[in-house]
Amino acid sequence: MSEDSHLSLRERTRRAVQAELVDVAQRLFVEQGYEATTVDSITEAAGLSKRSFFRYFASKEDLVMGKYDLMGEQLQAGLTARPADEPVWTALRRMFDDVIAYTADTSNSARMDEMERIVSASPALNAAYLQRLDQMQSDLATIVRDREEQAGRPRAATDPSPEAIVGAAFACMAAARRTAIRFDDQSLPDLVDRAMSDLWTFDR
Amino acid sequence: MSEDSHLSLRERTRRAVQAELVDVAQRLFVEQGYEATTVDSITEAAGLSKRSFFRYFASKEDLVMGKYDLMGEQLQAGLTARPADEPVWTALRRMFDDVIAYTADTSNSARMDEMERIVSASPALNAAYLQRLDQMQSDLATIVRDREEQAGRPRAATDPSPEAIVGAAFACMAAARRTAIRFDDQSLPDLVDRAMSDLWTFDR
DNA sequence: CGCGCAAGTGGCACTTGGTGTCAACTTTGG
DNA sequence: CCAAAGTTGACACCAAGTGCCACTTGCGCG
Repeated sequence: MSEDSHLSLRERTRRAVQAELVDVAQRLFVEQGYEATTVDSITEAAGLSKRSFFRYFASKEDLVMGKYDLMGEQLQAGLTARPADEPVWTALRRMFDDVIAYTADTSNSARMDEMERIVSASPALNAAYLQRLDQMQSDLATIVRDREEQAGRPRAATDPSPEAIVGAAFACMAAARRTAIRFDDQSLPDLVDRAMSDLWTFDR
Repeated sequence: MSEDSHLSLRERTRRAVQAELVDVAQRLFVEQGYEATTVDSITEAAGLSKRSFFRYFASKEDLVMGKYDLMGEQLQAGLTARPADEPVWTALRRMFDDVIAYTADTSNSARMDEMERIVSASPALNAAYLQRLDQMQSDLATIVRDREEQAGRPRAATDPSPEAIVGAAFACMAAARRTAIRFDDQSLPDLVDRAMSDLWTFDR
């Protein structure tokens, strides 16, 4: 996958340890749940001190949330890559393609599903997840603002619309994701399409 | 305001203590910030033991979030009260009227603003707040589903649209709120109107 | 090659949020 | 007035983090 042979030994071992910590922790979380798994038990299973654990992850939560930070960057890149003259709603829909494809990839999907179940089972993790989503939306809203200006429709700083449309897109995505989890015969891309197009059919 | 003379002495003193704890804590939070204020310092200032504090609030977070739970119930009541034949988007907009009016009330607004600043200054509180919002949306989505069925437009259980439209409305509200905080010459109701009507003017 | 520095590590004490327990006390209902 | 039920403080305890310090290890440099 990603080439890291050019990194120093220090950096490589650091990443390896980090990855293994995630691995070990995830296994324990699945076995006994997130809250019930202490940092001590993780460090014991991984063979390093608690003190060092907190040098790899700012918090126990952070160990789980790391992946979602990457997703945020991926979304930003995805939206920025869309052509400037594309309608905003379409661009937002296409922005989700990469992350949907990633979760559909059979090599990641099992692990991802596991993590997702862990997150939704723990209120603390869920809250942290929502916080990341909120941050992503805020970042994406400024990109939308730029796009609108580029397209000759400048938005005043006091215009809440860019944040609103991004939030609406995320609401569709979230609704689709929840439905995909509850009914596993439904395909996520179809549900996203459905949510994002049906939104405009509601009476006003 | 609310009559509580019919409650037992126990219940009345309980509420009084609870209210004073919120009061004392809020003062300390403003002075030194949320994280920097320990539960010990709150209990010391209020004159009761730490153990008792946790009999009044499940957590330090809970002390702050209590108000928002009430807001959730208010929103549910507000939406349920809207006529069944009213367009969904309009009903969602009107649902917000009560809570907007409450925050605009000069007797509450100062304290509310203070709390809001405390919440947005603390990542932990912010995450907890987002979690409540998420829960509210989930509850409201089922109400929307019922409304749609009542109006002769039954939605399949696999249709993500009700959650999506509620999420979109909340996104508008959130965008408006953020804008109202950043530019205090803008009125919240106007911003909500703007966000909720401009949403449909985006290209697709 | 080897030297010195920066980075990484473990151990330990400490703080803070939160829980379990229990004995003493207060409210309430009969 | 009395017994049951609820409330309280004190104390011990647990888990997540942090600060500190001595020690080791990878890395650049002469």
